[in-house]
This record gives sequence, C-alpha cells and structure tokens, in this order.
Amino acid sequence: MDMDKLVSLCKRRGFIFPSSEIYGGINGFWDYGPLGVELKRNVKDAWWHDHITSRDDMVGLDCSIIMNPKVWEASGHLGGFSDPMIDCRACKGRFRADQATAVVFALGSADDPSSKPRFFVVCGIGDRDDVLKANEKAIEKAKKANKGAAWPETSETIRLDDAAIADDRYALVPCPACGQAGTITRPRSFNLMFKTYVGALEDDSSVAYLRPETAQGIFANFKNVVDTGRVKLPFGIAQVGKSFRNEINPRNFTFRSREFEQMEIEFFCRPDEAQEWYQYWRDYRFKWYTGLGLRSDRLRLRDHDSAELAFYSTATADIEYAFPFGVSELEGIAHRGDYDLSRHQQFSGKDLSYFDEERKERFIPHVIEPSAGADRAALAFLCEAFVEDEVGGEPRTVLKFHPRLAPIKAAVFPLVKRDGMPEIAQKIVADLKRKKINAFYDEKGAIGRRYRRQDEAGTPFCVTVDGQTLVDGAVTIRDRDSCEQRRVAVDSIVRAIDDLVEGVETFSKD
RNA sequence: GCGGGUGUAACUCAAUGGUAGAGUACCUGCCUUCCAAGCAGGCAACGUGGGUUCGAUUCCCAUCACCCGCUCCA
Repeated sequence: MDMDKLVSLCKRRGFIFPSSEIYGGINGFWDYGPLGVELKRNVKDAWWHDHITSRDDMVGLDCSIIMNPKVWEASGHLGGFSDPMIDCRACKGRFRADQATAVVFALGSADDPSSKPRFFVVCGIGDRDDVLKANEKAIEKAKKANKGAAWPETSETIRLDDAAIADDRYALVPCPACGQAGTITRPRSFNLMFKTYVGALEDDSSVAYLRPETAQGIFANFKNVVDTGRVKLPFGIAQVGKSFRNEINPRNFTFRSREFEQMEIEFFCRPDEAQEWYQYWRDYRFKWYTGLGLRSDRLRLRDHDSAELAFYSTATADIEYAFPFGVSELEGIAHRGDYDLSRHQQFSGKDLSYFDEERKERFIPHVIEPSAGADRAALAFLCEAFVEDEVGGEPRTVLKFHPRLAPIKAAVFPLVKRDGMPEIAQKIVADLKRKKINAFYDEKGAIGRRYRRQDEAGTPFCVTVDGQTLVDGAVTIRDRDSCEQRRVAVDSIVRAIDDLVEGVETFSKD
C-alpha cells in the first residue's frame, strides 16, 4: 500500500489535516477532521468500553497534563532525558555528553614555555580509566611520535558536558566512536519534554512540563484511588489523554507526533502474580487489535531482549504493526515491578504501600503497564482498512473499517429526489441518530456515486429508499465490502443497522 | 540533526522570464437512473520571505512543510 494515497485520502475526505496548514503547518502536529475525529473517538471509546466499562477490576482517571515537576524527577524523565548530546559529523554517531570523557595531554610546553602548546587528546565513553585503557595503543603510538620531548606526567580529564573546554582543544577531541578528530559538535541539549512556566512570571521556580506520558499521573494518584476504598488488588487504573514529546525528528504521517494521545493502563497486583498478569495483558491487548480488524499476520508481539529492557523492567513486549513505512510499535506492555511506586514513595515521602487483607501483608504492588497510542492505533486501522478493489470492473477506493470504528455507521439515500423518498430517508436518519447511531443523509448525484463516496469514508452500510418503498414499506441495505443488498422493512431498519454494527448479526446471513 | 527529493485549485497533474491550463471534487440548474464518469453554468492555485530583473510561478538565496535514507525514539 502506498502511504501517499492514504495521506491524500485522509486530507481529501477530512480524516487528518496538517496542523495550522494555512500558516504553512508545523512539524510534528496534526489535526483530525470531521471523519477523523469520529474514527479516533471510536478507537478510544472501544478501548474504554473494553477495558473499563465492561470489566469490574478497572477504574478510570483523568489527571492534569501539567503536574508538579517533582513527578518527572521521580519518574526519571527530567534527569535522564534532557541530557546534552554530542553528534559526530563524520560517522553520524550520537553520544550523551556526560558519558563521554576526554583525556588531554599537554605536549611540548613544559620545557619551552615560549613555544605554542600542543595537545594530544583521547576520547571515549566511560570514565578516565576506561578511556585510557581503550586508547592504550593510540597513546603508545603518540609517545613514540613524541620522541625527544618528555611525555607529560599529568593529564587533564574533561567531561564533554563541561562547556569550559576551549575551542582549540575541543577541535582536537576525537569522536568516541570513529576516532576522527574535529568532527564532533559541542554538546547540545535535547529537551524531550516541553517546558513551560506556571504563572505570569517566567523564572526558575515556575518551570513546569507538559507530561510526556499519562502513566505518571496514575502513579501519583495511586494512593488517592486506593484510599477511596473502591478497589482491591489486583486492579487497574486507566487513562486516556494527550501527551507531549519534543521528538527530534517527527516522521511517517501521524506516527511520530510531538502531541499525541495515549491509552494507558497501570495494572497493580501482588509481586508473585505479576508475571501471570503480564502474560494476560500481553495476550489480551494483542487480541483487542485483531478483534477490531487488524490482520494478525500484520501484527507482531515482540519481546524485548535483555539489552533492550529498561533496567527496572523484568519483561517488556511491543505490539508492532506492519505499517507501509515499516514495522513499528503500536503499544508496549511492560512489567515494571515496583519501580514507579517505589520512586514516588521515595520522592514524595508518602507511604504508597498496600495492605493485603487476605494475606495480612503490606507491600508495594507490582505493576503491568499496557501503554497504547491512540493516534498510532487509529493510523494502523486506517492503513489496514485502505483497500483498492474493483466493483463491476470499475476501480474503487474503500476503507473497510470494523463497524465499531467506522465514523459513519449508515448513510441513507433516496434513490431519486421525489415522490416522498427524501422525506422517508430523512426520517430514517433521524431515527438512527436518536439511537446514537451516527448516520448521514445524501441525495446528491447518481446513486452509484453516493455509494462510492461512502466507501471512501468507510461507512459499512447504506440504506436506500426507492420507488418500491412507497408500495411495500421496505428499503435496501447495501453492504460496503460485498456491495450486496437486501431488503428490510422500514420499521425494523434501525434495529437491523444496530445489530449489524454491534456484530449481533452479520450481513450475509439472513 | 545530517544527506537527497518535492512544493502550482480541495485532490491529481500540466505549461511558462511577460501575472497560469486540464481532469476529478465541490456549488447552481436540468435529467431521474441501484454501484463513480448525461447536459449547461460557476467557484478555485503558483508554501513563505528576500534577491537578480523593466518584469519572477519560472533563476538565485533563505525559511517552512512534506517524502526517502541515516540518526533518534525514556
């Protein structure tokens, strides 16, 4: 499938527009149009229903986007992800400046103070000893090349995040990866969290951040939820909401956006049951996607190996989807142990332990975190739904959404604009809407054209009022995927559409 | 962030150093037909900012956005 065609369709039909397009857009931000907002809402509603409303071990939460900045200290986002980075212009490597060490030997300046000082510099990842060891051979070689002059007794150790290093010496620092000198940039900060100021005064004490994930709001409210006495382990807290990350390089349509929406669960349980729950959520989340139409052969459940695992996690799996631009992550399910609650307990000074009445034990619950991207899910459903096929020898573009996700569930047409057909059709639309079924009325142009328009919008069912309706009180329902039709009494049309959308009935069986 | 490419109407494209054409879509009529193209009319564009030039959509520079590759992705 061609991503360009999907992007074009999304724009043309009003699913997704570039943000602030009339001003030239803004990198990494996207808007959902009239159809897109319905699709995305359906994704979120389906998720909420399937994980909160229909279960008795889950509760919801909606917390603020801006929180006390200490939350991000505790979570590790503030310390770990605003580090200055260094890029190598030659090998394109990127390194954390605080992990790169340079050792500077001042040559030839001891004996003859009048001569221009020369320096020999080695650089690597790690501390001074690591760097010296890694560069043993280069240093030996330099010593030999330095014959005649005394090799300095002392050398200067510099962390590359120390801005004090002079330009002339910095230019001698070799790249920690490729070893080429003069190719690395000065440390640059990559603040992946959006910073803002709370209150009118912009000073250091008012700095705050837009949340980079919804999860921490759940941990921060863990005690509140437990204290209100409505939950007992094991249970989960779920939240849907916007998050913000200053991605270095947004790419692939809405896939990597700087403002995005997450659907996150923190499922709390006893430590000895955590592994079991991890398996449970891994499977449950995978099935959720296939249940809404993603083909299982385009989905992958990939376990992280030990190198990829975060240090606090004992197991993490990604649910990946084969997007046209590559296999990419839809969701991560992480076994996070008691890391988050322990950290917040430590940083807040509040007791976040849980007392298990049954076992008479007090402990910090372990947590399984299924963290999904609403925009990524919507994009995957769009990619999956996009089909170009043929109807009666004519090509057509159709979005084969699962009926639960389709922005419009049914379109209703009068076959022709006369003899009372529009009135009957409009009444059907009103009846459907009264039942909270999103319906659309269209009387313009040829009937075939109207069907195709709805195909592109992904509408699963079209209802047509024709001349015979006036006689027999029946209308036709047309199925988007098969283009087949069958007749249904006007009186039972709302029920019929509802059953089809809810999956109580399928179209082909009568 | 680096390298390469692209930028003309809502969409897909065309032409041009002398202020731009088409198809689709959309709107208004007529037609009344169950799988997109019947007739007539209409709306509508050179991403942004500089520069060269008598004159720039065209050439140059910058910038922004998008695409591809690398990098990054807690």
